[in-house]
Amino acid sequence: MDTKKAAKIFKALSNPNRLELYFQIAKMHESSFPADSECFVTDIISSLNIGAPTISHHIKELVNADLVRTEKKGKFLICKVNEELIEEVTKLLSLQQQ
Amino acid sequence: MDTKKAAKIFKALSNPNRLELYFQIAKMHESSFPADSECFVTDIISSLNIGAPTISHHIKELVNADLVRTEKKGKFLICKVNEELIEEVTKLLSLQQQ
DNA sequence: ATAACGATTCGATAACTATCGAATTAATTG
DNA sequence: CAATTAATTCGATAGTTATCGAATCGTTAT
Repeated sequence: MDTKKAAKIFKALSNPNRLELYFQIAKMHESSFPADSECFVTDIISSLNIGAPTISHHIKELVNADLVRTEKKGKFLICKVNEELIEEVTKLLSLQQQ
Repeated sequence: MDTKKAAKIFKALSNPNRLELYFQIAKMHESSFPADSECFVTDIISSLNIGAPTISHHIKELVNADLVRTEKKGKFLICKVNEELIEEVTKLLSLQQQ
């Protein structure tokens, strides 16, 4: 991964609300029951103290950085984290070299 | 580490030039010879395509996020990465939960 | 002492961003 | 079909930031 792409990923995680959003998506994604493992945005909105338009904006940023993948299910939106990418980033950071 | 602090760290790494700067500090820091392990800012300036004032600004940001520690040596500035902090961050990311 | 050099500070500017409310779209339910 | 609900889009705004050139400060070398 080149520096520019890495910087883009960090930028996507650089806002407290967006990072919290990412963590919640990651947490739901790891639920033990498959039926519960789908992360709907609605559930997140109520727990964060920001409006729906802002959530929508943040999700777009996470998707744009490829940290999150989304899928439409009826009128709901399902979010999943891209685990491979976060693994790449952590490797980059722990090696501390390009 | 709480979400707010983590976001601050990611913000510090979110600019391509600043991230590159951080990587160079990390790289020099890992040099095998102790005599060579001191990272002077001057060396970095020439390799990055930005002016000295901007470098100074970026270093301040890295220090402010506690990612980098500095030390004055005569008219030079020595930079070292805070390895413990980056370890904390990578753990946070790989666990994917607060 | 004076020149040169590394680094910082300052002021300005252009670009970007987080957030909001209002309006809109699309899907579901009654 | 009408009403409700989830999500998005739009326009606006206030705040932040990356970068620059010029000026300045401190240290070293001549």
